[in-house]
This record gives sequence, C-alpha cells and structure tokens, in this order.
Amino acid sequence: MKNQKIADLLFPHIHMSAEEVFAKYPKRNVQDGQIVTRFAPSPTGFVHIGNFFQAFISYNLAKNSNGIYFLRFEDTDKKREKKEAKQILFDALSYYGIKYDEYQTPDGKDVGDYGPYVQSQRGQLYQVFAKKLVAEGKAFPCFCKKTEGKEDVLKQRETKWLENDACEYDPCRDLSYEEVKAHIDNGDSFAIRLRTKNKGDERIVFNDLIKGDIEAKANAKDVILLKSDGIPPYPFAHAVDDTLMGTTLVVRGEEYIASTPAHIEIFEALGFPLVQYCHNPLICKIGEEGNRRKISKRYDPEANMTYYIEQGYPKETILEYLLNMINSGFEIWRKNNPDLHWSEFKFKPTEITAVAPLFDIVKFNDISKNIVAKQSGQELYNNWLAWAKEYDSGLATALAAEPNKYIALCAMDRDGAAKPRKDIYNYEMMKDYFKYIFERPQVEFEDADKANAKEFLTAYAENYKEASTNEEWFENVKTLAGSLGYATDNKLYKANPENYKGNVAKACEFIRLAITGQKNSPTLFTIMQILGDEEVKARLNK
RNA sequence: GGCCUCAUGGUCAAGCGGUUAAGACACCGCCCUUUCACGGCGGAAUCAGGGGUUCGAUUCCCCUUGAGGCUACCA
Repeated sequence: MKNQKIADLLFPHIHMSAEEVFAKYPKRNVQDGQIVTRFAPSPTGFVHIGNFFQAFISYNLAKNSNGIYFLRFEDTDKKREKKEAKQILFDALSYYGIKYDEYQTPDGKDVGDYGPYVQSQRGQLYQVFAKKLVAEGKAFPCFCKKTEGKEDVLKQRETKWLENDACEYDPCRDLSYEEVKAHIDNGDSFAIRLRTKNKGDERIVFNDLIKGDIEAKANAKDVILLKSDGIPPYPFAHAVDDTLMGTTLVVRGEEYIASTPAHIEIFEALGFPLVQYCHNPLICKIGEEGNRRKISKRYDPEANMTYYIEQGYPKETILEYLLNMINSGFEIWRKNNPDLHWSEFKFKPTEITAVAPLFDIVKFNDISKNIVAKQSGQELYNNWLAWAKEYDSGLATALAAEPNKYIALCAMDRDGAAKPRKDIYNYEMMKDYFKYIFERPQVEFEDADKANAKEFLTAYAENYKEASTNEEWFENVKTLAGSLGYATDNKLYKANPENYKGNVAKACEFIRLAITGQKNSPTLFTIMQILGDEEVKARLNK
C-alpha cells in the first residue's frame, strides 16, 4: 500500500499499466531457430570497430537463421550524444552493406512495429515499468546527490576498495512515505534504484553462447534504474527494450560480462524471461609499452570505421578480415571458394573465437591485396576515381582527364593475367605507388653502377624504338645489353661474372630505375607504353 | 583490493583424451622467370609453469603466473 502511494507520488502522470504496454508490443511470431537480434549503438558520431564487430556478428547470425535484425539507438546519455551522429552511423553501416529489417530513419520515421527505435523516445515505457517496480517494493526513489562522473568515481575507489563491502545498499532504500513526500514537495529530483534482494554472498550462473556457463557473484547493489532526468541507464533500458522488442539474442562486447548479474536481477524483478547472451571478445592492439590493450578510439585511427573508407580499402577487406577474426574457418572456406561472396560463409555463434584477437595490419593488407587483385583495370580505376573524388580532388581531376591512360595503368599485370599481381591494398596508396606516372622520378644509382648505367641508358635511348609486345621489348633490351658486354646467358654469367658488366637483369634494373626511380614496379614494357616515347626518352637521357 | 574472462609458433589460429599438433600472414631457402612481381616447393617456429585425474594429456580438474575486462545517475 505504502509502495503504491509512493509510486503514484513519483509518477503521477503514468497511468498505463505493464499489461497495456505488452498489448502494444505483442510477442513476435518467430520459429524456434530464428534469431531476433539488434545493433544498439550509442550515437557518439564515432563508429568503433569493436561496435561494428558486434553489429557484423549479430547481422550474420540473424541472416543465417532467417531471423530479424533491427537497429536501436541508445541515446540515453545526453552528455555523449552528438548531432549528426545518427546519420554518420547510418552511412557507415549502409556503406558496409548492413541492412536492417526495423529501424528509425534519420528524419525520425519508424520502420517496424516495435518502435520507437530510439531510446530517448521511449521514456514513458521505462517509467511504466519503473513505477510498477516501485509499487511492488522492488525499487525505490533515491534523492542522494548524484555522482557526477567517472573522475569522482575513480577518486572514491581507493577508499571503497579498502572497505570491500559485499553489498551496497543505498541510504534512501527505506525512506517512509512522509520522507518521500517531503522531498517531492520540496521539488527534489530523484533517481529510481533497484532494491536488490541479495546480500552479497549469493552466486548465480548464466549462460553465454561463446564462453558457456559463467558463475559469478550475484548483484548486490541498488543499481540505478532511472536517472534523475527520468531516462534509464543502459541496464534497465536493455531489459525493457529487448523484452518489448522481442530480442532473443544479445551480442555485446565482453566488457559487459561483469555487469550481467545486475542485468539478470533487473530482468527477474521485472518478471521478464532472460535473453540469450553472446559476449564477443574485444579487438586488441599492442600498446606503446608493448602490452596488449583494447583498441581505442583515442589512440588508434584504425578503431574508427570511417578510417578504412578514408584510406580507400575496399569494404570487403574489413568485412572479410572481421569474418576471419570471428571464425578462422573462413580462411579455409575462402581458399576453397575464391569466387563466392563472403555472406555465403555461415558460422554458428558457438564457433566464435573466445580470445581477444590482435589487429594485424599486415594480415589485413594481405587480405585486401587479394581482394583488389580480383578487380579488373576498369573496376580498379573506377574505385580509385570514386575514392579520389572524395579525398583528393586534384588527383580526381587528373584521373578523369585521361581515363584511358589510367585504366591502362590500373590494368597492368592484372587484366588477362592468370595470376594477377598482388600489390595494391587500398586506393590511398596508389598515387604514391604510381608516382612515377605523375612526375619524373629522382634517380639515384649506386656508386658502383653509375658509369655503367649512364653508358647503357644513353645507348638504349639512342636505339629506343617502341615495341609492340613485351617479348619484343625484352628482346631489344637483350640485344643491346649483349652488344655492350652484358651476359645474355645467365648460366655463363653465373659461372664467370667477372667477364661481364652484368647480366640482362642488371640492364633491366637500370631502365627500371631511370623510368620509375624504383627497383620494383609492374611490367616495364607497359609502363613505358603508357608514358609514351617522348617521355621515356627524356627519362632515359636524364 | 574484489569479481569475471582468456592462455597453442612473431601474429591470426585448427584441435575438443591417443594426431608426424592443420592452415593463413610475416620470415628464411630453393625453383620458375635472363626485368619487377605473381606463382610453385621446402624450412625454421607453438601447446605459459607446477601439481593432479588417466594406461595415456595440448585437450579434464586445481594452483601459480601472465594478459585483458568490470567495479558510474557511460554504454
């Protein structure tokens, strides 16, 4: 009775009952194996690779089970929310091809029957259940001065550690109706806390799809259900939303494992059946001190999903790399099915790796090289140009001005090649990789080679004539090299190198350096063809 | 401090009581190519340590160590 009176005092404007709410959100009509899951990011304007990892896992799980996948914005922390953030998130996710069955459009329209799909618009719903809990004596108002933020928490922590209390009962948990009324009359703001039924020595077991059964200390803390602004923090919102929205599987980072007991107590207090959890490992990096740490928004550019777009990685690269992290069976599958789309690869939640993987840029680039190698010259050119239009307008202009030239460049060792060259891993690197096309290179021969190089190149320039095939081109080089005292038979050269100025390989090195400024490059013949006679001669004579 | 998670080569990892302990990246050889690559073949390299259980442990249990996470009116 007293509790009902307090509840009415606290939430005079809430008249809806829990039953009425459930009537609005009927149970979903799904079969046993079908997974209903979601991506529930908080819109900070930053799409973290770790969050994307979860989004990607849950997306695949939903798709593979023929289930339902929806997007819910968790914008309950006003301090963190940024304008445009929802749009940024939307763009990033759709760029990577993740599609939702249910969501709210950036201009605020709900698609799906279980909305609103934005937490800040679900305030009343949370209050209905908070009021119910207060009326049942399972929650209570707290008028304490609220903790301001993490810094204060850290300060308090040392003394708290010394106490090492098993449970944390809030001072407001047993306020009388009169005391509550006095606070309300005084206009004091209040938060709603769960009245934990535990004392600190209870243990619970819950199941995790990846880790199996986890035994832990039961929650024994009067956790916050509603902040003093009336909006719930994550745990309560999670319980209410995922129940109302019919979520069957929650994929989240393993940093949530520690707070799961509190979530469970909230579900129980509410009388909701628990969802299935799947805590995925965090993606790590080696820190400055050589230690492994969670990849961080602050220090690691690769933590941001837009980084890969800016760098011009094909979107398949990050997707396939992530798939590779989720389940290394992907790699073998990919080898056996080089031409299938990644989405054909199926994995079960129980097959997800339990170990926090290290982000390995070398491996990442290798995957990317294989993906880029599958593109034709035309495709690569198109992608390069599209990227440049966004991130390097000067380059874009140049590329668009002479499409044939640059398509030919992109097609080198690629179109028609049985084993395409695997050299390019993103579009950002291409300008530098092909810099000899854009400008004449600085050429430095080794001291020992200087005289020979000059002699050979001068002769080569004088006799230079355009060849029509690579074979013909090479024949020309060989003939000239032979006449200048280079070995045309490699076996003879290897037997008596001192009899020659070098072998044909050396001669080619001179040409390559003069033309490109580098010791490696794609096929010289093609490069010279693209450059044209005049430019080639100019470079040879330099 | 407490609670939780994890532990196979340099990295990502298969493995789920008996295996010559897969595979991929990186590395090193050799071959192919009288250019750069691609490619092919081969090599070095791993079960954190200590106790159990067992005829037999990388695999199961315990302890130690190490790494990571959580311990907010953040998610």
